[in-house]
Amino acid sequence: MARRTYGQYCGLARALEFVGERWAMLIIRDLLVGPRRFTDLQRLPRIPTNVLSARLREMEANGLIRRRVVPRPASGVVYELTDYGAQLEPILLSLGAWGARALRDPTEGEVITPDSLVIALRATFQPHAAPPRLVSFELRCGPAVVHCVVDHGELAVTDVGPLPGADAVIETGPALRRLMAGEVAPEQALADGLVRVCGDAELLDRFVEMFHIDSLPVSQGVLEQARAGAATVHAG
Amino acid sequence: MARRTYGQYCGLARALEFVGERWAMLIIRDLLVGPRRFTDLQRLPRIPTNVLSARLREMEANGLIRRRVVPRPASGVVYELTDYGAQLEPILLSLGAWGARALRDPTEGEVITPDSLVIALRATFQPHAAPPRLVSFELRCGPAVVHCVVDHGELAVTDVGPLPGADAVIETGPALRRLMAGEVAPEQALADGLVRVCGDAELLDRFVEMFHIDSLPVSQGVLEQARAGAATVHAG
DNA sequence: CTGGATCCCTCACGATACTG
DNA sequence: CAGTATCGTGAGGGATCCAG
Repeated sequence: MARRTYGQYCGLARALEFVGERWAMLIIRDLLVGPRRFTDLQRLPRIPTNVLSARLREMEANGLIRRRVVPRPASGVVYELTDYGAQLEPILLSLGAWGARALRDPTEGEVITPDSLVIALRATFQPHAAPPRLVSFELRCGPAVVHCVVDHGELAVTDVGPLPGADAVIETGPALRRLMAGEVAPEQALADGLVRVCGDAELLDRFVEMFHIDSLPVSQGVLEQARAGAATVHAG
Repeated sequence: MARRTYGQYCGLARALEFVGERWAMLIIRDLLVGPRRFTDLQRLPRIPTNVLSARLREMEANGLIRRRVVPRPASGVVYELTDYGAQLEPILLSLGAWGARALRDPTEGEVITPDSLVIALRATFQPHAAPPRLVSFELRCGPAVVHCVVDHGELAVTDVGPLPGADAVIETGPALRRLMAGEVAPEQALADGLVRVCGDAELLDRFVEMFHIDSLPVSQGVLEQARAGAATVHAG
């Protein structure tokens, strides 16, 4: 039996052998937004180049991603998902939505990347809350800027290209999570300067309806961690 | 920033900090079947006890699982999922179904555990293919034995307890995957002795309709791995 | 400048032994 | 039964270097 396997004849074990190694799913996450160069992937998550190299090779060998040489104008090499790899999208989105419920305000040094913001919007999108008419906006969360178009309950969000005639520009920071979790009302956030809107200001209300993070009951989750940590400190 | 984190303010990164460490999702998998003792979890996946110990402590601190002292008759300690942890079920099932598509016949030393078999059935269940009437059977895959009841498109599968009046007993081995993937027809499998059915033999046809693994196109996936491996050997 | 490979150090993992 | 203790190995983290 090969090293670093689980020794179980099980679909989940096999999946984890494919994407369970450290950094693998975050690489997939970025590739879900679009093809990426080695340097793109290396940029924001502080992944060592040798680990990135190893993951790309493993996932290519396993048929999840494809290495493609790009001709002329933008010469270089890009990595992109195969069909099989791309089928991880709903799973990673669900996992992201699940994890987002445990997020609190960012800790020191945590960054928001454009790719993670795109995925966060896809993961928290509530189709049933989408307005029937076409809505488009630009979302700025710190240095990350993404474009978003919702039409007929379908969401299209990318991190590149101009967005002509956007209905609004929403500019915010990490407080974005509090908005999406309903911890602060849009009007309150506007009043407190946590968010600014240029254009159709009503769009902020639509936004928090369309992109939602369920709140995690305080009886469980991370708060327990804080308590356990405090108890440990107290007991130790 | 704590060690062993990703440094990204992202729901997926947070989720991976919770369940992305080695063995964590397989522990969750077993707990999805029911509360388990330390020794139960230690049994079949060859996880070192110190690692199991560490994962249980981490996941308890993060509010995914709960440690509960069981009184009298069956004294001891069991671990069980919290509501938040249990909400991973559809995600792990999807991930398992995705990974199952890449399975081939088991390699030397790969084992099938009862818990993984229960999860495999839940993961591959096709509600639309379930018959309207109540169907129950016992599935034996090597040493793993599970009980299965399907009623009104709902699946209930466990690894324990008697199943009175089962419609059939299906006895098979790793060839189960070939059946579910449609690589071998039920009649052929019966003729080849890959599977035996006691009771309603027609139930095997219902079974392969209700529990299905999509086949992975040969143009991608694990076959590429074999080719790449061969190429590497050849080039090296 | 892209696309990596190489080196070194540390810590997480893996195996086993042992204890309340 | 429910873990803790110990110890060797190798994957991950971080910096640097190199080829096209």
